[in-house]
Amino acid sequence: MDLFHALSDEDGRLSGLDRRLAQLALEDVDFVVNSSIGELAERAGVSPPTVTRFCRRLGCKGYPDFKVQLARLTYVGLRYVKPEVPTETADEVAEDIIAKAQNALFQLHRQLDFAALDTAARLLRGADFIQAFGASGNSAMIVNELHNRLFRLGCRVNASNDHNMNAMISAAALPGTVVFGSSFTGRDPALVHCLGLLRKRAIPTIVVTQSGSPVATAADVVISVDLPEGKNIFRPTSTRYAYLAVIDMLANLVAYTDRAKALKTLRSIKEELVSRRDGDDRQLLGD
Amino acid sequence: MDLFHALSDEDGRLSGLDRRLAQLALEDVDFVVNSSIGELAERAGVSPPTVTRFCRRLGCKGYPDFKVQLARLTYVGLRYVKPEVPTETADEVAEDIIAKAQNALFQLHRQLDFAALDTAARLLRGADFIQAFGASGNSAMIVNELHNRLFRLGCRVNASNDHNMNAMISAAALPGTVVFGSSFTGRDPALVHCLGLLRKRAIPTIVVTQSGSPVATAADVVISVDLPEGKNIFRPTSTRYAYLAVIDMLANLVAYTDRAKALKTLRSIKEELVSRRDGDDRQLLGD
DNA sequence: GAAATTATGAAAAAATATTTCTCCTCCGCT
DNA sequence: AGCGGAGGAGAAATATTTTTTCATAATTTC
Repeated sequence: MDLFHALSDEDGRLSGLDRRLAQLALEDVDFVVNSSIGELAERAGVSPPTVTRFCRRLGCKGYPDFKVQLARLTYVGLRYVKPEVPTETADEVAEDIIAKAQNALFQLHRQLDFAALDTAARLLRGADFIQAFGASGNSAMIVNELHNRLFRLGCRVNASNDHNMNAMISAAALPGTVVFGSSFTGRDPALVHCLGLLRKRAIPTIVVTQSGSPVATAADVVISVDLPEGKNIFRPTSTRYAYLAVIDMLANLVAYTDRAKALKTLRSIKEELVSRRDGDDRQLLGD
Repeated sequence: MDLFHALSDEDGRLSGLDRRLAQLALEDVDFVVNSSIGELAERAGVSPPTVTRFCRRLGCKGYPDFKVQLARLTYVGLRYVKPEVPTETADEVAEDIIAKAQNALFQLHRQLDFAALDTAARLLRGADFIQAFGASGNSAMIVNELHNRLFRLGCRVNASNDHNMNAMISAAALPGTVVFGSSFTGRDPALVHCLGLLRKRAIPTIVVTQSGSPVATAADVVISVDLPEGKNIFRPTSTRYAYLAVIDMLANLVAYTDRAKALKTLRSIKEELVSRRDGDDRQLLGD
């Protein structure tokens, strides 16, 4: 997975011919993956040994290993390198949306702070009451999902997407409350205001947002998600997939911290649903 | 992806040693991908030429090509073969959720009916009023997202997740209305009932659901999504990512069918948001 | 501006993969 | 049962690919 990082050479450690090779690899994975070292060397205008050394510097065992690692990346990792393909037909749009969504997930995985995730999950499980604050549009979906996921695990949780309401809730929050906030931009002044109120009153806060943003600064636990936004304004933002994944991770981890409790609640829900349905108990919990 | 099909040997075309090799490849991709032909041959107890022949029969150019193709599969395609890896720590959970989500998207892409998608988008764009019917939990998120996506494009749309309400709306629907429904299981009797009402009254209906299900049968346009459910009840269903992607595709296509209209509405929203924010107009439309 | 370090390629060596050829086994047929 | 053919499998030979070695050139460092 680090091969991608090494290839994109963000810290400029590659020099001369290596950079040329890296660029070629990113531009035309298919060619590289299907070529022998000689063919690649020729196309890049270097000698085979240079290619081998390049692979080693990137952390691979040799050229075949490099090919294999590159092939692994291709499926998702490299798609976003191609800037923006204009789409038109249904299959192009589908391809585009799937690729962007998978990329968002891929990128999220690369930048995730597992420790923060863990801390957040523990905080949530330990809370007497969880308040989830969203805003218009995207974050609303996220906090509603958090609600939907956590109530099933036996958590006391409320989701709210109204700024005034959020401020009142913040002012009224009792000890034992944990507040969760979501802001895609990290620049939601109303949420920052709430977080300020809560900090004064020592109510722990968790946010999913852009790192370094005002929202991030104002919160106790930050799960940062920094994704590039595409240029196609007609395509809904793929960042939502990453945020949704964060919610799933938190829900999953919260469930794990007290499996017995989670299981008990889930089972109650299931009984309720199955008794009202056709008895097929392999179905999802909540259509 | 056809390599995967060939390897899983659903039609039993592989024989003897080939089957052994296929099984080994599926079981331990990492080993295969990192071994020379000799090492693999030894571990499988066959000779190198047998391995080469095996690769050829699978449609690869040779052993190195086989390795590369197998590596390509690993990232997404093969993960779901491993039944359920038990997860525990934050990084395991993260990995698991990302993998399952990417898989859901991958699978969706493979089974998508682009024509249905296209028909649905045209219907939505042509509608005077769109009613989006969900249910508890998962579908609620989906139809709320549809609302959130479509109102931005200038569509008249209402999302409703209450069964009684949905029935009333169905009974009251005027010509020009288009109804969109989402059901993960396809066995939501209340939704089926609504679709029946609507069919009688010649109101067009679009659903996203399991193919062949009662909901699918009762609707005019079916975008079918058939995904296997994992066994880990503590992990929120990854099918949501696929449904969300369907919404994004529909929204994107609806926008494309009348770009001017979409652009105009999006621009109005943006002006409203930017004027109330810090003036950074590169931000998302709706935090 | 000289010494040391690093980068590069040609050629040789090693590793790896494929082809060829032969043997063996399993079938179907007499 | 025995014969003949098809197909599968491996040993050895061959071909290909990759890596190492070594000599040279470029670059950096002091």
